Amino acid sequence: MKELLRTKGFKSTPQRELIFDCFFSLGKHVSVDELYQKVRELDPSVGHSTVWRNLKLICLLGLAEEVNIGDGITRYDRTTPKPHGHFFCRSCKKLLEFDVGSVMGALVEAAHEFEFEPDGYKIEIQGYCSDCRQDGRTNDVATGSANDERKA
Amino acid sequence: MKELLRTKGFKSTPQRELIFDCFFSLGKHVSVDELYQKVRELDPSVGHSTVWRNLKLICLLGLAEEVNIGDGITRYDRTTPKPHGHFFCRSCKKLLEFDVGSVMGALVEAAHEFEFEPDGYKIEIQGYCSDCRQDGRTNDVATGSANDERKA
DNA sequence: ATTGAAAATGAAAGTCGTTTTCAATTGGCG
DNA sequence: CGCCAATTGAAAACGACTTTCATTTTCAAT
Ligand SMILES: [Mn+2]
Ligand SMILES: [Mn+2]
Ligand SMILES: [Zn+2]
Ligand SMILES: [Zn+2]
Repeated sequence: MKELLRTKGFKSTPQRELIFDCFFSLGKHVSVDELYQKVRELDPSVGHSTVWRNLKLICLLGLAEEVNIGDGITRYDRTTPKPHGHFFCRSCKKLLEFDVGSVMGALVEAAHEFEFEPDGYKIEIQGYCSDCRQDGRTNDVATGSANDERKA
Repeated sequence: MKELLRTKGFKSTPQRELIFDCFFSLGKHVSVDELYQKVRELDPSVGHSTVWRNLKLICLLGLAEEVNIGDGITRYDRTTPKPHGHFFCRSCKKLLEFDVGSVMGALVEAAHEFEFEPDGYKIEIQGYCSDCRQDGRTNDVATGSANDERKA
């Protein structure tokens, strides 16, 4: 890791090493605050902005990418050899991954038709997972007022 | 439109009618502020929160859905009969639409395997459009410091 | 047409994740 | 070592989104 940083012209610091380690030891789809908490378990002196900046650096190095599921919280997903898709459950907010090998061909072709040079894919399926469906947690048609956003 | 609102239990107001009209007269992928500006051209007394609330209502009625391309600005896209995908150019921020009929089968199947009940699809391909590629606007590997985010 | 309850509006304030600022510290090279 | 740019951390700034609340308006029932 030190090597990768140095070859790219970045310095190695204790905080940086710790943040990188924690990021890769945590699961997928980590938010700044989740990583911040984890880091502070091991070194409470590390600042929030340092975690944020190094998460950005991890992305810059191509080791992770931002994931936006629309809840206002940016999460960071370790880059995988092959692109993968996400199931996002509207009820329990779970984020499951699935293989997208079967659709990549068509997507690459679509990009080619538009003379678009793709370098990233975001494939997300929203809905309800089996757990939540069994508990009867599916949304219903609108009936209230426009002010009633509290059901989201 | 008045009818649709009433059958769903919402009241019809001049502001609401105006906002709905403006939304559908504007192009796709409209942000709150873009719509707000358009509305204020015709009635400068309409408030920001009213535009926001009615945009939410439009979504609630199933006439549009939120689009999040990761720049922190929520945009609203008119619901189309068939789902469509987006090409997002990292350089000029253009958002182009493309047909996803050729991938829906595989996605539905993937969802089925996970016992996931899909009710929305988000398919986005990031990269560079032909215009920007001709102008040599493609990103390069990281070389600066972690603080240098100003290139984004 | 009148009326009253519920919904909608608009200005302002609040929320909250993200990003910047800046002074102090530190890493890495000579 | 000694320098200088990179990095750090606390705090403030930012900005889109959301809520609050007093006032106004709609609309269904008189
Ligand atoms: Mn993932
Ligand atoms: Mn669209
Ligand atoms: Zn669920
Ligand atoms: Zn472009």
